[in-house]
Amino acid sequence: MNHQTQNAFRALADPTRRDIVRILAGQDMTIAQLTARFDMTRAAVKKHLTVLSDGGLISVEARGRERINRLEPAGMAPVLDWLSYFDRFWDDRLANLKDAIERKKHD
Amino acid sequence: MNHQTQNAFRALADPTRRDIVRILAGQDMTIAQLTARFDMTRAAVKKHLTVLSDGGLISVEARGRERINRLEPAGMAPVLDWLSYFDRFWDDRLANLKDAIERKKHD
DNA sequence: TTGACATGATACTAAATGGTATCTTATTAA
DNA sequence: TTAATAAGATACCATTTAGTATCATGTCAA
Repeated sequence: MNHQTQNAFRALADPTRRDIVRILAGQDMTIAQLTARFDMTRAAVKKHLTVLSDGGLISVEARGRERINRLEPAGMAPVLDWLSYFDRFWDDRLANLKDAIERKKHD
Repeated sequence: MNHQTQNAFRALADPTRRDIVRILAGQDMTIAQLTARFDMTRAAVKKHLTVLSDGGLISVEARGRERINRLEPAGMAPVLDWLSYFDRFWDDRLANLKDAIERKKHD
């Protein structure tokens, strides 16, 4: 249904792209700089960057002949929103688990 | 690197699987019950359940000829862990954004 | 202005993915 | 016991995906 959510989750589904996100969290980088960190061609890295951009997770700033890739915190929002839908569920379950353990102790 | 993280992210990358997770958050279900909620065959749903199971997001309990599919909160941990790595980054950026907005106000 | 450099774009390939149809197995109920 | 039901297993198909190689374009610097 929600494109942004789908694109963001899809962007995070690949290990190389998650690595890119981690690297960009430390420092903005050009494609060439990122490519130096991986064992694949620049074209492949560029494709991953396109998927990350589609997911709203990065933005690109043209600077002369370079393109600076920057992490875009706002892009993570749909993912966090989707996950937060379950916060109470996880909490409830974990609470139930804790209760069960407590009850067992006092048997 | 980490298989569990990869399998969990991959499991969440498909919209049908995310829907299944939401449905199972409300109620445990058999494959047949889940299939009734989607416009696809039981075999397709079963495949999605296998992926979710690989991701540790659900568990299956055999009960007679039925298989009860149940959400497994612990399976979400690798995802939340990975995301929490960035908590400070998001916070910093958002804080910076807020500061920038504040500064603009007072120009 | 010309060569080197950073990137864009396209065509291609192998493998993974999401789906179907169909057959088999196990369990329940009449 | 036999028919119906729930699920497992497998083979097959179309599309997407992740990668490559290669060529084109724009920009910087000597």
